[in-house]
Amino acid sequence: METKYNPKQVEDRIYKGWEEGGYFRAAPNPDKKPFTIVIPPPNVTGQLHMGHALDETLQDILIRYHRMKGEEALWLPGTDHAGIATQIKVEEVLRTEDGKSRHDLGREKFLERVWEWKEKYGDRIINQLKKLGSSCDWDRERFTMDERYSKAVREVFVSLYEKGLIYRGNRIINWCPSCATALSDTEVDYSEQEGHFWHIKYPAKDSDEYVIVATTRPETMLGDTAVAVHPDDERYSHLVGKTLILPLVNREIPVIADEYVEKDFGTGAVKITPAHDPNDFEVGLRHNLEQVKVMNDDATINSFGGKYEGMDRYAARKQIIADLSELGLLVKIEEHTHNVGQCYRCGTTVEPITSKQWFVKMKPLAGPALEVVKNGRVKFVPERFSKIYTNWMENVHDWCVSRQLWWGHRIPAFYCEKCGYTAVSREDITACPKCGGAVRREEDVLDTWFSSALWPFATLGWPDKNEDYDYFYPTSVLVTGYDIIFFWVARMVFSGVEHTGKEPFHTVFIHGIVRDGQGRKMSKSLGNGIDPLEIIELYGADALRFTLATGNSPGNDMRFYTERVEASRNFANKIWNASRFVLLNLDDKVSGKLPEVLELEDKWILTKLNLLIREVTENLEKYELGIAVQKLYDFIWDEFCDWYIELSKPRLGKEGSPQNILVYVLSDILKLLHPFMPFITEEIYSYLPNNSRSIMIEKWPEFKKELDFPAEAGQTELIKSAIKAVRNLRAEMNVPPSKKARLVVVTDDTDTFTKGAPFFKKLAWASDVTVTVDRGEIPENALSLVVEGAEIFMPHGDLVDIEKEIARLRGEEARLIDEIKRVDTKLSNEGFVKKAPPAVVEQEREKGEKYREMLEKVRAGLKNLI
RNA sequence: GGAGGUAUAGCUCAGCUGGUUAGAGCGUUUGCUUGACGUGCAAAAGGUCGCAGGUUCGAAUCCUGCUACCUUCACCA
Repeated sequence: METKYNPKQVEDRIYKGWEEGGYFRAAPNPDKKPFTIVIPPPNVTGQLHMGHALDETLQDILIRYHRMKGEEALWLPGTDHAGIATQIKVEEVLRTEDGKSRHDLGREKFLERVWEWKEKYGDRIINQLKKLGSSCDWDRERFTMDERYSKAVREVFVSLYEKGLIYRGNRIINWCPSCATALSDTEVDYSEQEGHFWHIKYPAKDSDEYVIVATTRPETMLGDTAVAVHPDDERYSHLVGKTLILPLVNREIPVIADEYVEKDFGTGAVKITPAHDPNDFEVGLRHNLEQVKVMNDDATINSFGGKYEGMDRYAARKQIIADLSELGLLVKIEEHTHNVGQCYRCGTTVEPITSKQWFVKMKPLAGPALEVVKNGRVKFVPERFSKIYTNWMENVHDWCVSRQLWWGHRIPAFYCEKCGYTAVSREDITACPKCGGAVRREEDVLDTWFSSALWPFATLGWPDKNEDYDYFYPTSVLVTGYDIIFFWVARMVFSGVEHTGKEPFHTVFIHGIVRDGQGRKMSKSLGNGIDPLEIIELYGADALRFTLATGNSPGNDMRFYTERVEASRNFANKIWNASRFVLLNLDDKVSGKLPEVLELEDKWILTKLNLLIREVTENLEKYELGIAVQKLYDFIWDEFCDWYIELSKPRLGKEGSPQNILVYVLSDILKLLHPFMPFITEEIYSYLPNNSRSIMIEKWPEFKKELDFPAEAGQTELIKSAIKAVRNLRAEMNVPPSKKARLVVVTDDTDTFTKGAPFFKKLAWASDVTVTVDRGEIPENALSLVVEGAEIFMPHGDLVDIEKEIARLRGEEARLIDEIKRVDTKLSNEGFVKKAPPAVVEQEREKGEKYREMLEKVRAGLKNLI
């Protein structure tokens, strides 16, 4: 073994070994409990980013832990076809490479290109997941456009249609002019923008009167079909029912009264454009207003816009303002900040417009989906996210699921050209079932999220009855970020409940997002993204995983910076070297089994290990992975390396060598650490004697009662703190390590300190240690040290500064006096003594006693010097 | 406007169901070739736990209010 751990020489080889060993595979096994996670499928053409790295790391930790616990652990991987994202990407390539648009190619040819693209790049993200060490069952890799998966999508669509939960209607939707498709409400991001509030005069017909309306989108006035005022607004009541002349267009529009209008906002009069605003749309329905759509799909003005036809929406806006101004109808312009919706894929400002689309009726689906969370069949970790979920689900609107794209699941609706009947069918049809006429298939495809909502069961073979589905579904845990709760989690829940009658998972483990060192979101436009693959290249996958797991508390964002990865890398190196030490000190008698006779320090480390096993396990069960990994770090570095290895040194190579204990403890440590750092633990484990198995299929360590030695552990702690005190004394007195010194330990507990004597030599630079009860043996001219249970004297030559020693002891004295005061205040508080648990009171008393004793000794020491 | 989060050492963050002398990593200072590790060892400095109340024998921890920052949903045209 080299002195430095080199992940590059290890990781790929080990991963290959796991794959060849078939350790990732899961299969229904009635003797075992299933544990299932379905991966949140990354975009098939995507690239691994830090968000994935975190998500996959957390999943792999859980999967590896449960696998070692003896459960049948299935981590089902796959990718998402990601409709808009992928289509945009391929269109871009088409444009730059061939200078063509998708329309130049036509639907079929274009889809061929997308599939080619998918074949070419689909593996990329999968291989990147492997780099992380992900223990997915690759034999079960799924893709949302697989034939089998598509069958599930179609089944769901048809069945919802048959139940009346899917309908086609002309309603207001969010339209992205750039992607040229409808979007659902969740696919629109709102951001505050500086805009204007234009006040425009609408003259009344046959009168000098007029109404001033205020708008942020003047171009939509071309489609106005009314002006609305509040019914109680006296300023306008005489105008209600009158007719206005819509400027520029010269259309006659009525003044209507509707409660939707707020009297105190703007001018109290609202122009109503039913075809271009969701609220106006509703008003229009209530008042039977005409819908005049004035825009084309690319957000240019259409023929209803008169002279503005062909202009882009913003050009039209400018021109309209200019024209109104010229006509003297522009009353005033106010600065106004308002929320503007943008397409979550391309950032283009979306345009609300009426359009004929397919919708999922949400109310009937939301009820049961709320119920499974309310009754705890689906639990969120942390709990608070169930509120966010519930709130969304309670206010959910119908879901627009049709997209004007080519890449995706084509909607299985067929329109009869003859009788107009719409057939929605599981099988493709060529003739109208009603009249036999020719049918034309719907051009639109489904929202990507419509298909990914089926992921937990469609990947397991649903709707076909089969063993996998029966065994692994419902899945156990879903691991994902909070940013995707509405998009995906909520939709999986109602889909699962509706189609399988079961919740798709029992637990939703939510994590935050990974931010850059300054706390900013990582983004392409900022260029502040950190490439996980680069980190792996530089520091190793284990270091990356460890960094992501450390300090990760559920639901909270984390900052990523390379200093932390370096710390993780150093930790890996530490383990590597501790293992080297253990391995270099083995002889041929090593068995890895614990010996009959255990020394004090052996019992101490075994007790600590027991505790560690319990804590790591408990925290993993609670999804507190950050705490679990922190405990491991502390134990390995502080307890095992800095203390136990040091304590073991004097006995090595002799009779009673602790080699088997070292191997035993190391072996358990590696197992506990394996879910977090799979590569290095596997590599080291392979060097340990007497095991030929992969660590990933070893049994998870368990708390062993017979290895719990609280008394001995306490004794060792006493020795440890005495050693620390001596080191501290020496450092303060500037005694260099090269200068060994004799120690006299005066104590009633000679047993403990006699056992500790060799360690003082080794770890506190003692030349010789005398342990005695006899105060007569206290040497002249000695520095004195008071620790719990003992006084330690260190004879000094002339080198030590007496003044300094007096000052040090005075400091000690003051500290102890403070402590005693604190304890006394507590104990003299009647309420405390009466009401606090007796154990706590007793503890406080003991503390007081201990401090008093120590104080006495410190004072005696002082007296000696003065 | 609704809902939620965060505020602890110079920086980044732990601190679970109230009782430790409030912790870690990084950074800083000092010393060290101590039988694996300088990606290391030893020692240390550094905190009125955002502010103000309250509950309690006891609050960084629970409750209320305030302030600051951040999410998110809904939007007033």
